[in-house]
Amino acid sequence: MKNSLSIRQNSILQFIKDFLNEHPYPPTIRDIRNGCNISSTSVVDYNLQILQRKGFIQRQREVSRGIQLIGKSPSSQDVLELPVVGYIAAGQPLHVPETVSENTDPVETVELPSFVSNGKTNLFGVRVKGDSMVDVHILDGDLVVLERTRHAEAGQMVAAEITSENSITLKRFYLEGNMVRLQPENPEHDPIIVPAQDVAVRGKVVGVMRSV
Amino acid sequence: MKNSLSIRQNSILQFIKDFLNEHPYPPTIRDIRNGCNISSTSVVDYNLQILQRKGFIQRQREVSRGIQLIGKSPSSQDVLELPVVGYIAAGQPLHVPETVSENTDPVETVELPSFVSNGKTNLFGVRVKGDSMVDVHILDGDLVVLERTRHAEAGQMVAAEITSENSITLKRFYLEGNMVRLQPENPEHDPIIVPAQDVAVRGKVVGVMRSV
DNA sequence: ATGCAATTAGAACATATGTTTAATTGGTAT
DNA sequence: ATACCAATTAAACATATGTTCTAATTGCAT
Repeated sequence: MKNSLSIRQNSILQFIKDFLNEHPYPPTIRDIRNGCNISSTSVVDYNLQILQRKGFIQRQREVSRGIQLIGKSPSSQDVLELPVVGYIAAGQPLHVPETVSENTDPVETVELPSFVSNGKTNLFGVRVKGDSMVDVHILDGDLVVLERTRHAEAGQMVAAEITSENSITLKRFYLEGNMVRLQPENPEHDPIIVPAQDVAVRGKVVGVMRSV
Repeated sequence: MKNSLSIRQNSILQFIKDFLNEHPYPPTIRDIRNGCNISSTSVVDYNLQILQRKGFIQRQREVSRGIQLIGKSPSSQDVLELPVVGYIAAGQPLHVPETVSENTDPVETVELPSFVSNGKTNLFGVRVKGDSMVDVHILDGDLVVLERTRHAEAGQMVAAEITSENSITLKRFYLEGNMVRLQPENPEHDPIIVPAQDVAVRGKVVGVMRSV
C-alpha cells in the first residue's frame, strides 16, 4: 500500500513524463486533466498531493507549472551543455576559445551526462576526424570531451598543440627535462619529441562519446 | 546591428539561462522583470519579441512560462534518461528487463545526449566490466548504449546471449544458415560459432560513453 | 445493509501571468 | 526645430492556472 500507486496516479505520473519529453516546461493541472481524461482539476490536485507525499514529484505552491519529477535529473539542472568547438585531427589546426562567451553565435552543443563531466564545468568538446587516434580507442566521429587546462600530469591524454608546426593532436603527455614526449599507445607508432616551449597543452581528455 | 543584442537583451537572455539552471521550469515575464530590474512587463515582452525574431528563444503564445532557449537542448526535453541495467562481461549473466517499469525502484540512470540516442527511445545501457571488448574499442568501465531488439543485421555489434552457456557478450553478429557467428574484430581472436537457437539477441550497440 | 475512508465531481474563487494600449523619453536624421 | 524611430513606462485588461469548498460517489470492511 505504501509504495504502490493507483492506476490514476500511475497515469498522471506517466503523463507528466511524456509531457516533459514533448515540451520545454512542465504541464499545468488542466493539461494533466485533459491528458488523463479526468473530469475535474480538483481530482488532479488530490492525486498530485498523494504523488508528492509518496515522493514521486515535488510541487511549488502557487507557481504555474510548479511540478517536477524527482528521482531523476531535475530537468536541465544536472546536464551540462558542452560546446563543441570543432574538429581535431593530426595536422589540423583547432581553435579553442578561452572562455565560452554567452551570446556568441550558435556553436554546436551536446548534453553532457554528469557521469562524464564529474562536476567539472570548464569543459569543451571536439569531434575526431580521421583514424589517427584508433590506437587509444578513439575513433573517427567520436566526440572527445576535454577539460580546459594548460598543465598536464605525466601520462595524461591531452590535446597538445605543437606550435612550431601549427598542428594539434591527442596523445599521452610526458615532460622529460626540457623536452616533451607525446606518446601514442600503439607501440608501432613512434613518439613525438619536441622542445617544451614548442608545445602548448590545450586540454586534457575527460571523456569520449560515440554514436555508432 | 543584426546579430548584436542590446545590454538589456543580453541581460534577459542570461537571466533565462540562469533561471533554467535553478528551476525545473522557465521563468515568467514577471520573473524576468524582477530579475533584470526592469520596470514594466511590457518592456520584457518587447525585448522577448526581439530575442525571438533574432532566433535566440522560442515563445508559446498565451502559455505561462512558454519560453524556451533554442540552439541548446530545451531543458530536459531532449535528454533521455537512460536506465543502466547492469554490467556486461564475457561469461557474466546480464538481466535485461523487457520493459522499463515506470514506478520501479531506482536503477542508475544517466542523461543520454540526443546525438547518441538519435530519436530512439527503446534504449538501455550496460557498464562494461573487463577488457574483453578492447578489440572493438570498448574499454573497461565504458558505458555501452544498446537498442532493445531481438533481431540484428549482419555485421552489427550486438549484445548476444548464448543460452546454452548462460553467458552474454558484445560481438559482431552474422547469421549463416542455422548457425550464428559472433565475430570479434581482432583477427587474433577466434569467432564464436553456435547454433542459432542457442543465441538470443538482446540489443544492438548504438553508442559508447567513456569517462577517463 | 451500514458506516467510514478514499475518491470523484462540479463549481466558484483567487491569483499568477500573458497581452495590449496609450503616453513618454531619448536619440538621430532631415 | 521638426519628424521619426527605438526604447521605455505605467496601467489596465484578458486569460491561464492554482486553490478551495461542498456534495456526490465509490470502494471496502464490518
